[in-house]
Amino acid sequence: MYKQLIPNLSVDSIVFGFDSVQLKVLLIKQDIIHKGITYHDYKLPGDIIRKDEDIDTASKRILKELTGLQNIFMKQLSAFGSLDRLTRRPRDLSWLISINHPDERVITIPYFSLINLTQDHLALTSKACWTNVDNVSALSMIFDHKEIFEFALESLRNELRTKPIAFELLPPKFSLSQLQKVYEILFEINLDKRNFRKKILSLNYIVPLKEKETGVKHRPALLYMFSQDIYQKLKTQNFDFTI
Amino acid sequence: MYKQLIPNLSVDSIVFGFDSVQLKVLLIKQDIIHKGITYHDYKLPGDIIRKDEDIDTASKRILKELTGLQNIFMKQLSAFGSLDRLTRRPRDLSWLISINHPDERVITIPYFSLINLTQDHLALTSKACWTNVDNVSALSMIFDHKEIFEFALESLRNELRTKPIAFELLPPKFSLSQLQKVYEILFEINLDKRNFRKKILSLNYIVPLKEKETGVKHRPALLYMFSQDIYQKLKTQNFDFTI
DNA sequence: CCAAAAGTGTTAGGAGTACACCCATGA
DNA sequence: TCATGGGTGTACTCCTAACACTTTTGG
Repeated sequence: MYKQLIPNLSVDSIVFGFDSVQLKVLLIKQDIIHKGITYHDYKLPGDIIRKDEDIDTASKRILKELTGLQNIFMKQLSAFGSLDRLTRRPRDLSWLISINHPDERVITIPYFSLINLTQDHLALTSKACWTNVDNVSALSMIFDHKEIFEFALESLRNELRTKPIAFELLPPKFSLSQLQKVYEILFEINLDKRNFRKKILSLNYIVPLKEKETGVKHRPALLYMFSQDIYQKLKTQNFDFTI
Repeated sequence: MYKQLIPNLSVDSIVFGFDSVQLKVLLIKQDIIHKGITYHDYKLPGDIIRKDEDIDTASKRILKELTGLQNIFMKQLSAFGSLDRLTRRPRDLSWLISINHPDERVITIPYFSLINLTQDHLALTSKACWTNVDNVSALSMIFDHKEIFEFALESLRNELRTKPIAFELLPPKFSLSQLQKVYEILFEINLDKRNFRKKILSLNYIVPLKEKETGVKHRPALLYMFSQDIYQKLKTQNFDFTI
């Protein structure tokens, strides 16, 4: 079984989904039986890496197997490799034995992904569920997966603060109010609508379309798109440090 | 020989050193004989990870073995794991065979480190050399090590722009002019002395000492230190996004 | 006293912030 | 016609950027 795998190396995905109201994360339910007691634990979707796939490919494969999603935003985070990460809790060890996991330590490489949840292409397996990120702290997770989740959430916020990726949480065509909501919800702040629009429009790489929202019972918003093209051209190092 | 190692996993170090004039990087000379011709190649210091050490420990061990340095700034970058990374050049393959490297692919985890080069604690091995980062592009490096180096340099600049780490390239007590030079040299810009000092002093976590430079033939500068303590206390999320 | 780098204030322009009302649509 | 969120402008404040001379030290 493990002949074509690298037994010491896995990838884990932290898939963040945004539904205009909450930030959610994709978790897998994992019941663990230990000393006769059943524990309802959660884990991140992940898998051991195959010998014949590179690590980005492995991460894409797992995400596709789980959600059917392809070609979505994905960023590698730094690896988690402490010696005892699989065996800190006795019940995790029981579970590893029950699935015949080889007695090897595993270093994992986490990837975070961003998707919009109001789109309809989510064919989840029965054990996968979307969980509000605010509720994760109350769950019990195997191994160091809660630590990895928290690191990923912090990394997501860092990226959001400095890179144009907020729209990866939105449909390809989005309104400025939707975009504002991403920042408001992820940073738990309120932003002034007029100032926000001024700032975004001054960037020039978020471009208005000739299209409006449909099916809303109020004045429909103009839709915008992110232009990678214009962004790359404008990224002329306006040096600025904020340490 | 490989019994206690994880054959598919290595760490590589990108050690940046600053001498007040240039940014340098620590490279290892590696001659490779291929089809009767000797090539003078370079590589990054690195090693396969042992089964009984976690990845941060591995990186620290290698750095200590090479430079005698301990307790210096170190940050993990994201892994490099394409399938063909060791075998893109025929001569790299020849070299792997000559050192009896097992026929396994290797995923590497890079770490970058920062040190000050005017200090004297550098007991380098004979094959290690400090190279001006501007000269690296002209060198030939094994595997994907040039790519890793460039990624590390870009990451260093990103970190410098957003985190208080510039003084990791300086002695513990430094003058504001030295600090300014770090930014000027790493970003290839000129900064206004008065504005720079105003900005740095307004941060409050770079604190003046009661000590001055010695042994200079001009007016001696007041020395400063970075206070991790004050920094942590002040880091009260002043939200600000610059995408 | 000369050379070299340290240290210091002010002003003008631009960016960020605070703030309130009319508009377009569906029900 | 009502409810809902979309869309807009201005004034004030604060931060940033530009700019030149005096001070301290060693030789």
